[in-house]
This record gives sequence, structure tokens and C-alpha cells, in this order.
Amino acid sequence: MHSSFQLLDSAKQDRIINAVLAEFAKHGFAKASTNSIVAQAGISKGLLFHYFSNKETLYRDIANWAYQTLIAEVEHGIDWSQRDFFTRIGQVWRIKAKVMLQYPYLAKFVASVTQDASVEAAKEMVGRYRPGLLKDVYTKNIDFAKFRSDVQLVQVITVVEGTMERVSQNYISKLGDTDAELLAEISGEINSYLALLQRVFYRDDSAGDPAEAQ
Amino acid sequence: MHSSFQLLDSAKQDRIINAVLAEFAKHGFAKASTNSIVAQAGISKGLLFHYFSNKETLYRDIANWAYQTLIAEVEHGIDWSQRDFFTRIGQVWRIKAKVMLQYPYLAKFVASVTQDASVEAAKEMVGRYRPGLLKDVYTKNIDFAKFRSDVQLVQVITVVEGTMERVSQNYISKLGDTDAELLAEISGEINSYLALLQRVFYRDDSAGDPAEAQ
Amino acid sequence: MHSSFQLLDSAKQDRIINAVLAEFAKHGFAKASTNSIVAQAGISKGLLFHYFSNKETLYRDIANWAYQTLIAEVEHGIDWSQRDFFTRIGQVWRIKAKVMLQYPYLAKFVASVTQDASVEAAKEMVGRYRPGLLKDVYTKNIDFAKFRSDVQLVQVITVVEGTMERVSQNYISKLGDTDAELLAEISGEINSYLALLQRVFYRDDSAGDPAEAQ
Amino acid sequence: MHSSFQLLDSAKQDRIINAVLAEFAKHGFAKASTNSIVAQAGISKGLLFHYFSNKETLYRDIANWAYQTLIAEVEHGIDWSQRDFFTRIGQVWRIKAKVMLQYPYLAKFVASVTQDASVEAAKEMVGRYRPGLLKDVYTKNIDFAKFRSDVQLVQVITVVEGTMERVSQNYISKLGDTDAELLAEISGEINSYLALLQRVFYRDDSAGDPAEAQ
DNA sequence: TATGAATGAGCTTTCATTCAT
DNA sequence: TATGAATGAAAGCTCATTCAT
Repeated sequence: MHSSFQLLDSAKQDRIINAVLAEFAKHGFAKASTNSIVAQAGISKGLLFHYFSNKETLYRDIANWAYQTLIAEVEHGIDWSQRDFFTRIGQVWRIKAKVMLQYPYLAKFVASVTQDASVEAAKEMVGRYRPGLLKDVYTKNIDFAKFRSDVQLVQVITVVEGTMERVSQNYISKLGDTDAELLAEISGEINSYLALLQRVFYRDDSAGDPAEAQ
Repeated sequence: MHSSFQLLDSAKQDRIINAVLAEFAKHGFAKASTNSIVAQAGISKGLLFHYFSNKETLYRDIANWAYQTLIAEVEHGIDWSQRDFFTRIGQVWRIKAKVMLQYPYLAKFVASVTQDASVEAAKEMVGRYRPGLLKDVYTKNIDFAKFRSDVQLVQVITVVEGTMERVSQNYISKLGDTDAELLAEISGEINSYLALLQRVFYRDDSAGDPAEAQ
Repeated sequence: MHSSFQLLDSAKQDRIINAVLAEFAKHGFAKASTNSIVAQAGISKGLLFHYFSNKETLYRDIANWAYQTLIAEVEHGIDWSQRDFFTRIGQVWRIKAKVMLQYPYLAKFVASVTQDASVEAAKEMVGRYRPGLLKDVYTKNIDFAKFRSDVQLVQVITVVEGTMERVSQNYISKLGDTDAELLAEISGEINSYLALLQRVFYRDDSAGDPAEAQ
Repeated sequence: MHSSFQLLDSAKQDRIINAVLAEFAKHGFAKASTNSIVAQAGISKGLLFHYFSNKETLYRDIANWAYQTLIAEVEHGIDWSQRDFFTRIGQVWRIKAKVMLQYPYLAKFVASVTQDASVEAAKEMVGRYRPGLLKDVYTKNIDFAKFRSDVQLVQVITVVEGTMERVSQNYISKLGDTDAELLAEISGEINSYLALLQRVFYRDDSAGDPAEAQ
């Protein structure tokens, strides 16, 4: 990314970023058209390649920006004093939902990055950010005593992440220009799953409902 | 798919099918090259388009064939007298593993279908077959009394599927030409997750270990 | 060059070859346009790249063809029984002139190959063909006794080649679509230079005028 | 060239001129990049086009400057009292060699001008300066009585120039950043050719060796 | 049934040139 | 005098698809 891109007035920056996010999210790397991007962003072909030297760099840079934006929002938005694991997960999800409202295609783009078979850069991104993305979030100041003694944290995380991804996937493909109503609906289902998982993974004597604590 | 494709001698059919599976699995829909497919299959360009009228039809038809082949194997291979839910899931996974050994790129192709951002047909496939794929499998002759009374079957299925997909994904990208050793490793991890889920979802008095029952 | 190019009916082959020769001769490698070539040859863009995989290969292959064609004509057209050095040189030049009449831009193209700063392939061609091009021609069955004893053959060749190139250059840039009259004019000047060089390099007692011997 | 270019402090002028010479010499007109030139010269894109209105004008103006510089050096450096033709030629060549040492890419650029197929301006330059370049040099105060009576001066000049260009060409492509040792080697060969030509073109009774007279 | 030469719209990328500042 | 963001035509090249044989 050419350094001067950061100096653009942010309206233009956002027009470009949103055009890129939407195009890659909708069509994947290979079928995304730089022609469409510049048309959607209202800039010339030359300018796009002035800022991003080629299509792959463009993808990589925007993916970096997207992950960093997401991470920054999550880290900033979490209430670290909350010690309940499932409440924490619920918070993370709610932050993601908020970002989705603000940047309509960011979520779909990030999801597509993990699913794009046709670009090397995608795997690199996933490898770089996925682990860091939610590392502290799962552990920092969490009260592990609530868990049943016969389950391991790493397994719980796998189950929780797998479940939430599966639940989100049922909706995410419907998310075009984001829709607050739909997000509320997902939130409801996400919460019901968090409640289920809490019920089965926590000791019987661990009181509290994540819904209350939010 | 042109009807006469079925009448080809099966060796040629298989050469074509395998060429298609490998190309789409390796490169995704958008970057897959019909040139490479015909070269790999040893047929002419005209012939491919004689049987499959265009690239998208080709993708759709082969995806249909792949899912149907998979479903047939699963339905035929299951021991329907086994009433334990997690044992049943374990059987399904072992059948899948067997098929993967036999058709090297079929598994990777099916996985790629759910991950290909660049083709409309993919979502259609997933939507059509995923539910049917394991419908009976999750319910037919299953002993539901073993489950805790405060969980619903549909939620358990979501959790189990999400978890297994997440676990498989860590390995599936490594699967090139399939490798029996790697499959054994995945099997081990899958079983440990099935044991976990059984432990937390079943009533405390439901005896038995899925590993024993296989 | 794709093998099937040779199998094309020769009219089409020639249309393509002439289009390529003219475009490269007129504009040099870098500014030559493959668009113009296909337009001039009356074929599609795809077809050009079906036969020649890229612009550089196209240049290299046509240059090879041009040099080989030239060499074949020279080797076939020479009267090897003629033992006089300058008569031999005169013959070579007359053969070249004949070829120029038949393939209008071949000469200009070959000349441009030695003068094109913007393509690596050019130097390679010159290095490969220049030495071989006229090797035998300068020596085979030549009567060296005619030369003054105080000059070396290698020096004479350098002087003769340099001189003839210089003389030709004055005309060659004017050669568009070849012009028989112009060729006759060059022939006259070439002959006067051959006569001069013969006079100064041969012993005084070497009788004969190259003009007679032709 | 905008008139104010001359008013720039000469360090900046030289930085620009050298950047232009190097870029054109290395890549030829067509592939030379104005971007590279401004980067190398450390000026902005706008400024280059302020002084030279377009790429072709830039080429023409710099070529003019180069030829004029060369001519001035030659005219100033010659010992006009020397009446021997071949000694004069030898002097000219030695002056050229000196300039090459001082302005590394000037020689390569001037050579490339006569070899660049992709720019109309090149031929114009060659046509304009080549004759003038050495006009007086070949004739002023030369002792023509030394020549054989059966050769004409114009022919001798053609032969000498063609020969020297041919000899130089074998070396010139090796000249990157100029190398004194290589120049000495060329000098040796040039002198041996001058000796040869003197021997054959002069009357037998014209004494003297150009090497002595230098 | 089978071929593969032929197509041409579409792609990404480059680059001389302009112009508001 | 000096900048460099912005332009857009044109470049080389790809590839799914057609069709005469």
C-alpha cells in the first residue's frame, strides 16, 4: 500500500475500502474485477494501482486492515473484569455484530478470506491473525473453576468456535447490505447456544446466566 | 450432463471425473482451467463441452455426483442397529475416511465446494445436500433417552457438526493424495471429541464409550 | 512456435509472417503492437498467442525463420566454382537483393534485429547467426593468392562488411515496400565499392574485374 | 527544452542529463521510463515535463546536446596542423575515447541513437549530425597527394567509417560504466586497421606510420 | 463421437501526460 | 518553480466456448 493512501481524506479512503471489501466478498479473489472496484469507488484504474501495486497486494493489504480493525475493536470493546467464559464469548460476538453494522462487507470479506481457495495470501492472513485474534479473549481473567473438571479448555474452545461459526454461516450468506433486524436474530440464536454450552460444560453448581451479565 | 456420458466405458468416465475433481479441488472454480482438465483426462476440448455444456454445469454435475456417491456410501455402510448417537457419528466419519482413501480428490473437492467463494453453484450444492446427507443418520433408531433432558437434538447436531468440521479443517488442507497415516491421526482426534461431547451431553447414568461400541 | 503453425496453408502462414515482419521492422520490438499484427494478418488475438506463446517468442521465432531463410537462399544461390573473392561477395549481395524483392520487409526486419536496443532476443540472434551466415562464403574455394601479401583475410572481411553495411544503410531506411529501381541503384554503388576494394587489396598483377565475372 | 533549463544550477542540470542519458542508453527510447528518470534525477514528474514537453522532445533535446557536446570536443581537441589523413582519424577517435571516460553513458547513448528502431527522432539526429560531425575533420588541411590516384575521398571515408564502426561495435556493447582498459584495447585494434587502410590506400612512396605521428 | 483451430471479450497492469495546488 | 495525485488509452495475454470437419 502506497504511504499516501493514509493521507487521503477519509471519505475517499472509505469509498475505496468498501468497494474493495464488497467486490472480494462477493466474488472471491480470482473473479473479483479491479474494473468493478474502480467503477464502484469512482476512481480511475491508474489510481488504484498507484496505491496498491497489484491485485494480490490489494487483497493482502485490505485483509490486513480488516483483521487489524476487527482486533482493535474487540480488544477495545471487551469488559475484561467479566470473569465468566461464556459471557466473554457473548461480548466478543456482540462487538463483531456492531462492526458489521458499520462496515457492511467487512464481516463477509473476513469470512471469505478463510474460504478462498484461489489465493495464497488468504492462507497467510488466516495463519497470521486467527491465533492472535482471540487468544487473550479466551483466557485473560477467566474463571476456569466453573468448568467441569473432565474437560480441557482447548477442547471447549474448539467446540465453541466450531459451533458459532456453523451458526453464523447459516446467516452470513444472507448478509448483503447489513440488516440490523437480521443481526438481532442471529444474536438470539448465538445466545441460546452459549447458554447450552454453558449448561453442559460448567459444573452444576456454577450459578449465573450469561444473558444476565451482559 | 449429456445423457450419453453414462454410456462411456467406466475407465474413461473415471479419468474424466478424476481430472475434474483434482482440478477444482486444487484451484477452486474460478481458477480451474478446462484446458488442464482435458489435458489431464486425455480428451479433446470439444468433447468435454459435448458432455457438459459449460464450466458451471460441469461443476454442478460433478458436485452432484460427488455428494450422491458420498451419501450412497454412508447409507450403505452404516450399522443401523447401533442405537448410540455418538457411535453412529463415529461410524459416519469412518465411512467418509474410507471413501477418501479410494477417491483421492473427492474429499478435498467436497470440502472446497463449501469454501469456494467464486461460484453460485457451490452454495446451492451445500444447501441441497448437507441437510439430507445425514438426516436419517442422526435420528433413525437412535436412543434419545441417553441425552440430558435440557438439550435439544437440533442443537446437539449443530454443535457436533461444527466441532467436527473445525477439527477436520485443521487436517484437510494437508490432504493431497490421501495418506492413510494422516487419516488415522484425524480419527484419533475425532474420537476424543466425540467422547467429550458424549460426556457432557449424555445423562450421568448413560454408560458406555463410543470407542468400545465400534 | 506451436508445431501446427507449419501445417497452416502457406497463404495464411505468409500473411502472418509478413504482418509480423512489417510490424517489427517498422516499430522495433518494444513498440510493435500485437494488436496491429493480428489486424494486419486478419486473424484473432487468441490465434496469434496460440501459435506463439508470447511477444518475445514471436520475435525470436520469426527472427530464426528470417535468418534461416536468408542463409538457405545464400547457400543455394552461390556459384562455388567462382574463385574470386570480390565476385563472390557480389554474388552474395545480389542474392540478398532478390530475397528482398520477394519478402518486402524481411531485409528491413533483419537489419532492425541488429539495431534493436530493447530486446534481449535480438543480441542472441545476431550472435548465433552472424558468424555462421557467411563463413564458408568468404573462404570456400577462394583464390587467396590474389591478395597483397601484407593484408590479413580477417581484416579484409571486416573492412568489406563494414563498408557494405554502411553503403546499404544509406538506402535501407528508404526501403518500404521494396522497389526494384532502388535495388538497382544500390547494386551500382555496391559494385563500385567492390571494385575499389579489389583494386587496393589485390596484387597489381591480379587481372579481372568482378563486374565481368558475374 | 524550456529556456529556463539552462539557468538551473549546473549540478542539477547534470543530474537530470545523466539520468536521461543512462535511462535511454540502457533501455532504448520506447522502454525508457520517465518515472525512472525523475526518480534517478531526484526531481518531480511535473518538473521534467515543465522543461521538456514530452518524451520525444526530451529525447531529441538530449540527443542534440550530446552531439553538440561531442562535436565541440572534437573540434576543439584536434591538431589541425597534422596533414596526414589517417593520423587525423586516429586523433578523432582518441578524443571520443576521452569523452567516453568523462561522461559514462554519453557514448552508449549516442551509439544507441543510431540503433534505436522505435523512435523517429533518432534517424533525424543521425541524418543531421553525422555528416557535419566530421566534415572538416576529413578534409581541412589534409594532404591528399598521399592517396593513390585511382581512389576517391568520399569512398575512402565510407570505407574508413564503416570499418571503424564495425570494429567499435564489437566492443561498444560491453561498455557499461566505462572502462579505461577496454578503451585501450579498442584503441589498439583501431590503430591496426588505420595502418592497414593507410597501407592500401596511400601511394607506395607515402612514408610514415600514423602511430608515429600521434 | 471426437477433434482442435479459432474466437474475442475480458483481464491486470503500465505509463506518458495533465493540472490543481 | 515545483509537486505528485490522478487520468485513461493501450498494452500483452487468457480462456471458456464454438463449429467445421
